[in-house]
Amino acid sequence: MNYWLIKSEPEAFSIDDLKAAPGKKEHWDGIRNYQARNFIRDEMQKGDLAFFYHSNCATPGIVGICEIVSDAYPDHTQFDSNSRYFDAGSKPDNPRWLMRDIKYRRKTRRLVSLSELKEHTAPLEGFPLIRRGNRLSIMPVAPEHWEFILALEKAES
DNA sequence: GCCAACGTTGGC
DNA sequence: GCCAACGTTGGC
Repeated sequence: MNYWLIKSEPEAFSIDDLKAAPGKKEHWDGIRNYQARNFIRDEMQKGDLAFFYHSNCATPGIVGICEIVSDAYPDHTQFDSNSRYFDAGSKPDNPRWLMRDIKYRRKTRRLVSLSELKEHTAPLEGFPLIRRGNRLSIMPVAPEHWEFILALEKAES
């Protein structure tokens, strides 16, 4: 059982989109970064929980929690020449990019913003999200960091 | 295999 | 919209 944080641009796919999806479930496609791919392929497990993070928006931060509900399988958009995620170098018999399905669990009681998380550098030491220049779209969350952020959510902002 | 150029991410 | 940080590409 591992914890994760996954980023999504709300204009492309928000926590509300996930909640509104059939079965509150959606495949999480478009990952085109090898480090992120390796997390998906090697370290994620069905049943893992993830913070759903809104990036590239007015107030970036954690907005919800979802569950990983599938094994890794090929991301079909890599073979679709009309997709912005098309990868001509990836072959169907050896797909380069993988994805998993995620399921809505709940929204957090409030937006736990990046700026708020950055106020807690000591308890969140080592958390990649608050490291300078971090661009990973998926990252592991240490159990103690997961618990700390849940406690932060319950506290008043 | 080095590294400059380029493209992308994502906070601000 | 700007730009710092970082990953990838491709010439050599």
